[in-house]
Amino acid sequence: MAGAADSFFASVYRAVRAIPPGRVATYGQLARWLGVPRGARAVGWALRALSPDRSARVPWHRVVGAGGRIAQRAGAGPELQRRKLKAEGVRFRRGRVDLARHGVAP
DNA sequence: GCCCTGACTGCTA
DNA sequence: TTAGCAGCCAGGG
Repeated sequence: MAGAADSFFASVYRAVRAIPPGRVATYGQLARWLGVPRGARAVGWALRALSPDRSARVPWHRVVGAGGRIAQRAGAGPELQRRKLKAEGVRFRRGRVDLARHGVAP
């Protein structure tokens, strides 16, 4: 995907945009796509640095923590993300996303 | 070039 | 199930 020419951030945004509607991916999964299986934090850092204008363009709500849990991010509450996912048809199990059903890589 | 922070992850109690 | 600890990666001051 995005070569080293682009910043790590660009790679993250690109990976997030590659997530098809109605599906979700975990930070670790995205990190792995970028070639950094242990760069989950780096992915979170990239999304945190995501500008408001960019957030409207990147489906950040499709990015969840391990096990499909909603990460405790700053700003918008977990309800917003959960609400957006529900709008796409994503089902929740005890407050967690069913990765076995909506996961990008089951 | 060094130190700190952070939307994470996995294991153990 | 929830809570706490340690480790890895990247960016900013």
